Amino acid sequence: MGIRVRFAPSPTGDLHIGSVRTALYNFLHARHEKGTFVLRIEDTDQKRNKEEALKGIVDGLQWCGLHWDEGPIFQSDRLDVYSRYAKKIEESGRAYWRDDPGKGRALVFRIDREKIAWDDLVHGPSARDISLDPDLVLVKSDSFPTYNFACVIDDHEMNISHVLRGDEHLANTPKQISLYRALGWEPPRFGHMPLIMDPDGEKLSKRKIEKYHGIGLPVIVEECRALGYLPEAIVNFVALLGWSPGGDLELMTLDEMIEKFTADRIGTTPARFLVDKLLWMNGIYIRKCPIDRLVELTRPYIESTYGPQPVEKLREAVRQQQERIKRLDELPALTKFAFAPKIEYDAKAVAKWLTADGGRAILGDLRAELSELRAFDKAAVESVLTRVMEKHKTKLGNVAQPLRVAVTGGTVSPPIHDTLAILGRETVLARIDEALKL
RNA sequence: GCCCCCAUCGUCUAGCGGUCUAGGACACGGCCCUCUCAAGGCCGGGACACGGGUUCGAGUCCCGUUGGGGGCACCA
Repeated sequence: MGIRVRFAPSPTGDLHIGSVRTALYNFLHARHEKGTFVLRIEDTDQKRNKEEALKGIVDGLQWCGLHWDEGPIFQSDRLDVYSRYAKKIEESGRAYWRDDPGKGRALVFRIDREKIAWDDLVHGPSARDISLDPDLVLVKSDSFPTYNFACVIDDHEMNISHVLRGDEHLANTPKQISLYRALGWEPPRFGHMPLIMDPDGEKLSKRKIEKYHGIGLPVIVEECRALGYLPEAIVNFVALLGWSPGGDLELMTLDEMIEKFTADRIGTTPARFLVDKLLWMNGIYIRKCPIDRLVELTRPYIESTYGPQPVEKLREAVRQQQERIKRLDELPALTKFAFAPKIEYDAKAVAKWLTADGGRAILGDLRAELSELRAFDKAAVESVLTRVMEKHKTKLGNVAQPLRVAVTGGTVSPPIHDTLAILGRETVLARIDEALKL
């Protein structure tokens, strides 16, 4: 029988990068072992649950390609199960009711007063003495189970064999093991992985989202998507934050990660999440992306800025920019010359390439030759550039740049023949005329 | 305060006692390519926190110090 693992988020907020990694490692572990990946929603905090959060989690996981085999199972649907076990533990004498003047009556578990040991999948042999720890609340005064209670019941009932979770749970584990013992159950194997840190070296925090935003650090999956990161880049990058297949291998598909993943290769050192390498990796995946898919992915960015576009033109624009962008949201700015009806001329560019050093003369010659071209294609355009270049006894750059400035307004664009091709003869000539008047 | 975790280039990491004058990637600098910007190629600077052990031999094992992080809820 295969192993069973779970990802068990609480629907209290957005799916962030740390959760993605937890989900990913559990997913990889399940797939590597040909086991089952369960999605369980830990919605036992009535006050903090948020309606939209669930959708964000579900959509985010699917966008990342982390598909689950069972679930989502909601703990709020299983309250009768928890109360049955609560009664059982109470009857066994291991739990007692405690009154709190403010909060009300809660069922409390007498933890083992001893040192609890377990073999951690990441840290190896581990132990912690909980004899001085406070007892564990199982049932809150609103009659909902606590995390530590519901988690143990569910992991057992769902036959979860391996639990990979963050180091923040390290203190819970011995108490949970104590609960397993009281119920006469075999605990699953636990593995605790180090937290993901922000650039300041602190745990990623919802409270610092504004700050992260300022430095271009996407911590929410939805934000990653909006900024134009590809899921394969996010997943690949996040996988490497705390795990390595060994050796020099870094760029991996999900399938390759599944093949290579073992929990004992999860590191013990907290990793900082800096955006540089993610950006680079996203560029890699953008360049790898088949053009048809890339067109569909980028269409919203362009059309929300410039309105509906013919697919051929869209495709050509994307083709031209594919190796130049690191994020899809860079596209509108880079393709402005192609899609905006009106361009603005950059004063510095005009001064350098048009006003000075006979740029106008060159541009005039180009205009004359281009207007007489029968076929406005790459070969024809290049022959024009060459002729003008030779006539003026200069370098190609001194011909291409004035032309580039004239038709795009600036000094940066795809290769000049591509730039002209996407604009078409009419626009090119009109813009040259406009530039000649500057 | 108490408990716990962690410690290799700026960052992500490889390294599981000798093959380490410590490898790769990102970032950075230089060069090449070149009509601009990218992409790509080549080269370069850059790390085993510190102190004790153990051992013939330590980045690798043990202890301590320092530093960083996490946890101490009727949150998960």
